[in-house]
Amino acid sequence: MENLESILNKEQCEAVRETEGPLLVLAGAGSGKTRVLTHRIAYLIENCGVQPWNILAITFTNKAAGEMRDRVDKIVGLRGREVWVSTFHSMCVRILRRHIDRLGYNSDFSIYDTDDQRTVMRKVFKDLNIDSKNLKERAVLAAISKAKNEGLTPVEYRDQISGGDYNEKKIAECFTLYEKILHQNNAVDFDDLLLKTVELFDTEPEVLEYYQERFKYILVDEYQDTNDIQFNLVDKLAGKYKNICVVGDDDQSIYKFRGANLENILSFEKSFPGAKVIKLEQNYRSTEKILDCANAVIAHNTGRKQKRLWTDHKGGKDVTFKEFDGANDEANAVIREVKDCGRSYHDQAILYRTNAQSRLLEEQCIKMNVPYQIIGGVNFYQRREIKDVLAYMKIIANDSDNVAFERIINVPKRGIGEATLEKLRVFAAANSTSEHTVTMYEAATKAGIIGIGGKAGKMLQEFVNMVENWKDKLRYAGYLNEKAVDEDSYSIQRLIESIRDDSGYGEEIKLEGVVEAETRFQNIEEIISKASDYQKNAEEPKLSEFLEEVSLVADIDRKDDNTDLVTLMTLHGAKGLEFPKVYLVGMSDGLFPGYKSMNEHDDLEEERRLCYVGITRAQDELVMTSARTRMVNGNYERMKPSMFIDEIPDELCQKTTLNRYGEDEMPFADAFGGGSFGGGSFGGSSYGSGSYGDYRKSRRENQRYDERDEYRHDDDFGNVIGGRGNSHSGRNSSGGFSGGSSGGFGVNSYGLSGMGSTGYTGRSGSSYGSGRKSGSGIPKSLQTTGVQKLSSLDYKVGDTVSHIKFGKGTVLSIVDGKKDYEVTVDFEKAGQKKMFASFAKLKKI
DNA sequence: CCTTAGGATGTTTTT
DNA sequence: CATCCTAAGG
Ligand SMILES: Nc1ncnc2c1ncn2[C@@H]1O[C@H](COP(=O)(O)OP(=O)(O)OP(=O)(O)O)[C@@H](O)[C@H]1O
Repeated sequence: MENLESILNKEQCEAVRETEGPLLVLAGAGSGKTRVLTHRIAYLIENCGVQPWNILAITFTNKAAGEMRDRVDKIVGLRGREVWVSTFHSMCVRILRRHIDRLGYNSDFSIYDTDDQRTVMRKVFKDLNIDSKNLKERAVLAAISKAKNEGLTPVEYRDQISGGDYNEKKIAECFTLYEKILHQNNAVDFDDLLLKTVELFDTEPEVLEYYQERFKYILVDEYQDTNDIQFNLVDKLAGKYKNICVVGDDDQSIYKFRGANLENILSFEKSFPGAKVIKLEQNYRSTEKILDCANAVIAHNTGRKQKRLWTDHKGGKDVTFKEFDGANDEANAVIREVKDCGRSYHDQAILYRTNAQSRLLEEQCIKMNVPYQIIGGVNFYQRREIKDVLAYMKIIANDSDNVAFERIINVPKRGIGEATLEKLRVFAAANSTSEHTVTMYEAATKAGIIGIGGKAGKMLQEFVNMVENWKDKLRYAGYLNEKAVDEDSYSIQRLIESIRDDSGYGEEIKLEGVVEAETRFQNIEEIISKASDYQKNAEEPKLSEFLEEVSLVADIDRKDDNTDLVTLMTLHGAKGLEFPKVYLVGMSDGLFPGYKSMNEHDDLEEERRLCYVGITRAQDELVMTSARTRMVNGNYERMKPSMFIDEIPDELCQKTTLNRYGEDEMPFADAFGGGSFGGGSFGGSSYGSGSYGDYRKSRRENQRYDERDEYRHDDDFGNVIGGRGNSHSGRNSSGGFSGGSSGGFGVNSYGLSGMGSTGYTGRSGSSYGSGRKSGSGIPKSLQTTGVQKLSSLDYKVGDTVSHIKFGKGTVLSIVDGKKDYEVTVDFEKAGQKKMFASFAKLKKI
C-alpha cells in the first residue's frame, strides 16, 4: 500500500494504526472520518494480516456501503469483496436468513414497511374493536416502535404501564396482537430486524460466539445516529475481542425521531473501558467562510463535546442569504441560479427540510428545463405498482404473508371482495391449531371445500393455479429452497414480467389511463432491471433474498451520480454527502426549524444540528434562501427568516431581507409602510400551539416578532442593495418567471433518459398523474406529450430501431392495443422489452 | 361486489 | 391541499 502519510494526516494515520481495542474517532464534519474507516480496513488486511472476512464495517446507507467496498477494493484488490460492509439492517437480514428458524420463523420471512405495518394495525384495531378516533394507528405504531427500541416485549410493556392509563392498556393489547399477526405472517418489521438479531444472540450463545469470532474487527460509521438496539448489537458482537472502532460527530446526530441515542457516542468511553479517543480537527471539505458559518450556528448548542475544526481553504466565496417574497419566487430564483451559475448540475444540490418543498422546485426545474433528480418523497418501493408486484412475489416466496395476499388477491379485479375474504378468514381461524396456522393462501386452495362457489370460487382456484405454476418454475430453476434442476430455465425477471403480463395486472394498469400506465410500467421495468442486477451478483439467487434486499433499499441508494443532474433532497438525505455548491432553501422559522421543534429545547438543538449538517455539505459555495410567504396546508403563512440565519454573524454572510409585513397588510399588498422588525428571539409560544392555519393568530404573533428585530436586519445589511423596499424586487426574480414556460419541453427530453430512474418518473405518476384535472402548474406539454396514440408508426416488424435508453434493437411485433400500440423489441444490449409506442419514442434507423 | 362521492383528517425528518 | 376512509348507489 502507498504510504499512509501521503493520504492521511497525522491523526488520521493514528486512527488507522490503532487497530486493537476500542477506539472512538470524534470529529467534526468533513474531517475525513469516513476516509479513516476505508483506510483502516485496508490497513488491517494489508498490514496486520487480518482476514477480510473477519472485518465488519457498518455504514449508514447501502450506497455508502457500496462506495466503501469499492474504495477498499481499489486499495487491496479483490479480497475486499470478502469484507462485510453493510448497514445494520442489511447485516441483520443476512444473519437472520441463516438463523431465524431458531426463533420460530422461516428464512423466507417478509419484511413489512410502514405501509404494511399500518395495514396490520388496521386489522388489529378491527379485531380489538378500537375506534380510530380515540387512538391513532400511527400513534400506536410509534409507541410500539419505541417500546421495541427499549427492548420491551408486549408482556413487559404491559407490566410497566404506569397505573391504569386506558390508552396505554389498549396499546399494550395492540402490541400483543400486532406481534402475533406478524409472527403468523412470518413477517418482521424494520425494528424487528435489529431486535430479533439481538434476541437470537441472547437465546443462542453459540450463534453469538460464531459471529464474535467471525467479526474480530468491527467498524461503525455515523455512530452518533445509532439507536439502543444497534448499540446492543455492537456491544455483543464486540464483546469478545473488543476491537471496535466507531467514528462520528455528536453535532451531526439528526435521527433522534427514529430512536437514535446521542448517549451512545457521548459515553462510548464508559461503555468500552479503556477506549482511546482520537479527534480530527482539519476539515478538508469546505472553504473557511462556509466552515465559519457552520461553527457559528452549532456554537449555539449546549452540552457538546468540544471539537476544533479548521481548514486550509482560506477565504472562498461569500456565503449568502436572501429572502424572497413568495415561495415561488424563491424556487424560481434558485433554479435560475442553478442553471446560470456556470457549474455543472451534477455539482449542485438543493436541500430542504421537508419533502413537500420539493414540489415548487420541481415545477421550476421543469419550466426552465433543468435536469434534476429528487431523492425521497414517496419511496420507490412504496409505489403502488411496485408494492403490488412485490406482493405477488411475497406470496410466492412466503405464503404465510396474509398482508400480501389480501393486497393482491383482488388486483386485478377478480370479483373477490370482503365477503369472500371473510369466509377465508373464518376458515383459516377455525382450522388453525397451535402447531399449524392456516394461512389465507392455504384457505384459498380449499375454496371448494369451504363452500365458496360461483365466480369467486373459480377465480380463487385460478389464482392458486397461477401461483403454483410460478412456484414450480421457480423451484425447478432453484429460486426457492430446493436445488436447481435447470438454473437457466427461469429467472426473477421473467417472473416479474409474467406477473405483469399473465395475471391481468398489466392490463388493469393500462385502463387507468396512458400517462399513469406508462409511469407504472416504467417503474416495473426498473424493478425488473433491479432483479437482473441482483441475479448477476448473487452466487445462488433466491427469490426471498431478493425480496429482502429490495425491502431495505432507501431512497438515497438510488441516487444517480453519473448523470448531470441537480440533486434535490431533504437535509436528512444529504448526510455524509458533499457538493461544490449547496442551496439551503426554505430557511424560515416554522419550517426550519419546524414549528414543532421550537418549544422543545432538545428538538431545537437537533434542528440546529441538521442545519450544521446542511451547511457543511458545501465545498465551495453556499446559498441560503427563504420566502416571506408560503403556502402551508392550503393557506398562506407569513414567515420570518430562520433563527439560524440570525445566528450567523453578519460579517460571515451577506444577508438580504425584506421588511416584515405590517399587521393589516395582505401578503401581496404593498409592504413598505409597516416595516416593523422581528428577529432574534423567537420565543417559545409563537408556533407553540400552532394548530392548523389559525391565520389571524399566527399573523398577530408574527407581528410581535416583527416589532423587535428588523432594525438589526436593516442596519446590518446596509451593504446589500436595498434590503428595504425589496418586496417588489422579490418580484423581479419572478420577472423571468413567465418566460420560463417556453415550450419545447417534452417528456422525452429527459423523462426517459437516466433521469427516468428517479424523481420525475415516479412523481408524475403519484402526484401529478391524477392531477390532470387541475392544472397544477405543470406545463401542458408535460401532461400530454407522449400520451396520444400515434396514428401510425414509422417502423414495422423487422425494422431496426433505437431507444433512448436501451439502444439498438429489432422490432419483433406490434400489437394494436386499445389505447396504444404495444411494441416488442429485441435489443442488442437489454434483451427483449415490451413497450408502448407513444411512449418509447423509438426511432427507425 | 364494485364504483364514486363526499367528508373528515392531518404533516417534519426514514431504515 | 391531499390523502385516506366511509357510506351510499349501481
Ligand atoms: N487527509 C486528507 N487529505 C485530503 N483530503 C481529505 C483527507 N481526509 C479527507 N479528505 C477529503 O475530505 C472530504 C471529507 O471526508 P469524509 O467524507 O471522510 O469526512 P467525514 O468526516 O466522514 O465527513 P462527515 O462527517 O461530513 O460525514 C472528502 O472529500 C475527503 O476526500
